[in-house]
Amino acid sequence: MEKILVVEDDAHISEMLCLLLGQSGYLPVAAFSGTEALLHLGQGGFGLVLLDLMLPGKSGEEVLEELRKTLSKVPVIVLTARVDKETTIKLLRLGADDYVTKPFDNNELLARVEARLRRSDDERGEAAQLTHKAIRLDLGAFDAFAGDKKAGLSKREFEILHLMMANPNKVFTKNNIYESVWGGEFWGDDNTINVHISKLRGKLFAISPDEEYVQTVWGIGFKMSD
Amino acid sequence: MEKILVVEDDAHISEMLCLLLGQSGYLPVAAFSGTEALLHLGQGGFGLVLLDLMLPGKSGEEVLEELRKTLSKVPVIVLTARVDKETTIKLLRLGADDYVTKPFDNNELLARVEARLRRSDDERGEAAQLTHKAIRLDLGAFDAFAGDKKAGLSKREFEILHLMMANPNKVFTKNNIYESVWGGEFWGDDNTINVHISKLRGKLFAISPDEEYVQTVWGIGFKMSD
DNA sequence: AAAAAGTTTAAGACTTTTTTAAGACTTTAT
DNA sequence: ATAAAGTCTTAAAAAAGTCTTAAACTTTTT
Repeated sequence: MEKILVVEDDAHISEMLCLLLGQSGYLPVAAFSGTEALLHLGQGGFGLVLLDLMLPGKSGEEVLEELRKTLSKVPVIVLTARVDKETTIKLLRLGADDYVTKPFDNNELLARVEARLRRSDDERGEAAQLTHKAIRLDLGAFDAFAGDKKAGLSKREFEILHLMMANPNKVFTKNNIYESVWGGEFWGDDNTINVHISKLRGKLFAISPDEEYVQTVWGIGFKMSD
Repeated sequence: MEKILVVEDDAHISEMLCLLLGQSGYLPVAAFSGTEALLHLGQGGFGLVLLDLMLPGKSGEEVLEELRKTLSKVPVIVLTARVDKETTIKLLRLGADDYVTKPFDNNELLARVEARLRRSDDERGEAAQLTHKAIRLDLGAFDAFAGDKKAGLSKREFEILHLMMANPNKVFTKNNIYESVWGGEFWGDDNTINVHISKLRGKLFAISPDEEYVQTVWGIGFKMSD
């Protein structure tokens, strides 16, 4: 699910935007100031940014400028009340990908969000990657790598690792894993997950023998090793 | 020097645009109808397209649609007199990158052209050569070659291969393939894609027997072999 | 030391993919 | 409009790969 950063200081508008995006299947994250936005952006993982121009802390222009300085290519759609051409030109030159003038039409905003996301998917070539210690999970290739060595994960193994790497600090119970990966009620006395974890460990060991990646938390479940 | 295709039937506006672009260091190429535009686009080599919507021959929408069907990623900026939201949404969904309403301001147009070109430079990294190992995909001939041996692909086979070669690192699910090549909802338990993949493999094998090109990723889909 | 929890192995069940072939459909040429 | 040629879809059986189960083994907790 695509994460979208919503940078907007007006709580009412922010809420409305998050609701709209949430209903459309995106994962909105709200930031209420320019500085907060940059903190979030530092974490990475966003597919798109909706950026208001008038912000406390740092202006939208400054946020955009700093973001582009870090060479981040995340698409940015600017929300603006100003409509003069100079502002537009400046924004485009700074690296905005599009802009929407307030008050905006929800459908138009959504269409622009979709167009931008679709296009950046296409252009990225390969999908986003999650990394943990020496392993890199390639979401486009559906596999894990250590350097250039491929683990050759099966679908379930990949999904289990993906789940755990998305939240490396969380301990996942078998119940958690079963419901996320298999998608149904957990039957309890099932050894299936243990077997998959075992095979997953084997494949990770094969490409990166000096680290332990999947840690067991006795009586509770599994997590990524610290 | 960047080639820009100017698709505009009004000779006066076309000339003005070409002059403006020429003065800014681009190489404008004028097309005066939709069909002419598609002929030029078939040759490739354009860094950007300025596309008027009201055209003789084929409408701008049709041109855009056909262009995107061939998976071309060339940025398109639409020139339009219409400003209603529905048109906007449709254009963005069809894959336009931006639009400018007529009458437009020269500076704004230039800024948008620059923004778009700069961005696609960044993202392209290097010019997309549609070759993979020993096979070369000829987008004009709608066929694949190994050396001088022709595969004789059918339209669907060509489109599947084109899709996968455009992103050789990505795994394509059957859903991906169906929606890109057939262009509709995927019905699920359909064997059609498997059969096409099988035939495609057969034809690639016939012209280049020593390599495997289409790899299956179990439980997920297909990708170009590493 | 016993019980509980986790790990590993290997075999068979199960699912997905490949291939083949026949008929439906589409396009092209006459 | 019709015939011919080529392409696409469907169905079914074979092949390949993955998942689950069960049982034996190891580690941790009480």
